[in-house]
Amino acid sequence: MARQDPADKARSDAIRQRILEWRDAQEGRAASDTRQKKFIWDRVEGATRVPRATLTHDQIARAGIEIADAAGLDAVSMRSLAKRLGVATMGIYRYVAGKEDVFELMLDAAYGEISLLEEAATHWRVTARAFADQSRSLCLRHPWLIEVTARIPHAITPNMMGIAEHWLASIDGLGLDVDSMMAVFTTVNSFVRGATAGEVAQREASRQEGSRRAGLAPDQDARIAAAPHVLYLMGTGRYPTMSRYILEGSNEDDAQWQFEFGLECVLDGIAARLGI
Amino acid sequence: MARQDPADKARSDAIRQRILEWRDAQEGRAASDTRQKKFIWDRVEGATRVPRATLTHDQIARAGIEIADAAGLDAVSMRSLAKRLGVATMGIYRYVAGKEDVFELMLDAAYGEISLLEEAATHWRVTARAFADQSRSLCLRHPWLIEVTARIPHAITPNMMGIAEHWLASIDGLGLDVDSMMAVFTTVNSFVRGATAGEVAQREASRQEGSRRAGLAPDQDARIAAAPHVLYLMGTGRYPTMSRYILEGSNEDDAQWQFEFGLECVLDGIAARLGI
DNA sequence: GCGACTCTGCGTACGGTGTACAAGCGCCTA
DNA sequence: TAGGCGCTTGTACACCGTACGCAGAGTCGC
Repeated sequence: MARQDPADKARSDAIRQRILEWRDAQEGRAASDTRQKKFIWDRVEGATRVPRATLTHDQIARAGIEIADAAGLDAVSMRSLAKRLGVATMGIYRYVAGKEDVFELMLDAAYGEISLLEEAATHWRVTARAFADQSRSLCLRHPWLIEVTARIPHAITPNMMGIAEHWLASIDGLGLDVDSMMAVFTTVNSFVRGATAGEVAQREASRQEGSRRAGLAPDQDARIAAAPHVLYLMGTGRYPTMSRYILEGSNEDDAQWQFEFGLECVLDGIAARLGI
Repeated sequence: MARQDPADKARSDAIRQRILEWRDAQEGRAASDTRQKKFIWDRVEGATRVPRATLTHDQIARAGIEIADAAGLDAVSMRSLAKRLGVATMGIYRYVAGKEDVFELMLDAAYGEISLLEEAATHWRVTARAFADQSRSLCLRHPWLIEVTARIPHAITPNMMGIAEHWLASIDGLGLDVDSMMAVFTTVNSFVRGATAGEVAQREASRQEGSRRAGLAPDQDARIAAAPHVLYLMGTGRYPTMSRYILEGSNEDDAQWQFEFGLECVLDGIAARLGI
């Protein structure tokens, strides 16, 4: 995306050539495999004529996202999906090989909401922070993203790959070897993923208890109210430090503050260790 | 656990008292709620007579873990669980309120495998690293942990709480306020969780492709072989930096190295920012 | 023009899931 | 020994993912 000089392009082409060769070799070897299952992304871009396309992959993804946003990931069934799309249940299987493909389409469409900063000149920390913030707000907007990522093993879609590529390109040219570059990306990504997963879990838990808590006096300790399911454990008196935090903590918006604190720590550590 | 002087104990008791009051108030208010579902841990410790206990919560947890280890989390059904325990399907419901409780029991039992360093005098980084390493190896030993954590919202069990308490206690006395202490814990925990999730996902993906890859020449590029599902995307030539990493990277054991690199960065950043 | 043939869309069916419900068995107490 | 009660169990229901076979439309060869 960024640099485009001929030398880089030549090397890029060479890399692509090697990968294509490797893929062909693998596919030739896998020809004996009876299933020969094509990847969903091959099918999406294949554009196999589609003489009377009553459905598009984007429609499927969007419908799935709407259902999941409204009623949770478990509510996304092939039947509910088909009903929302106005199609017969099995009609969806013309476009996807199974439910996993639906999840993958949803994942990709969701990550498509992230907008990449196009300026290649910005400092890597800016790109990193932008990525982290967008990633977090995306997962808070679509809480099911965490679960779907854990559910399907090869959760790598074109849009996610594009984000990773953009990210990597933004720390390219700082004099790091590719392993270090990837380590930087993985480190930040891991933190963001874990932090967001924790935050989503906490939100879901308190949301689930919300109905029970309805009409509670608003001056109640928000910190306790946010975690009612740990009350029993706290009542045992075995976790004094934890209890102290719950009762004595003062931050209003824990999650946001903790996220930013952690992110800065991570970026500080990376910058110091690699001298960038 | 560590400090036991009377002043702390008094304060701890006061905190406990406040929490108990809060809980009672909440339960009184929730009495109108029809369900009045008790938490599983209340039931575990309640020891409600159990006149002829043919089953224990530990047995249920253990059976679930064995099934999940052998055949994945999806293979853990109430029927398969009951078959392995030699009980009727519905017999399990005498001990748990639903499948979520089973997952929670499994989670707690798994985290029970983590052994806490009892010396309170060790440096907090030692405790942090021990926690991180044990947490990671635990999740690699039981890959379903990631998914089960994402699946149930209130994934907080006594053993997990005990680990957190131990962790927090290890950074107590360094002059940090409770909010900072919790932020430190959350930051490290988030990184570990995210990194482990990514590693598990990668392993699962390559394991799934394993059968197809059987009999492959061992000198093939291990980095490509480990991620065959991204080959199509790489072949598009849209991800030059990513491709470069795949083909030019040199680290033998990426995951381990990346984990340690990231962890050190995180700990460095925390230490620098808080001056500990 | 027209039959044959391929491909799309759809309804049904099967084996699985979690769990509500009521009946039966066995132990404990009186 | 009889009564009662609680644990255990089998059945049943609604739902899930998806394999399979059938109806219809569009396209090509003769």
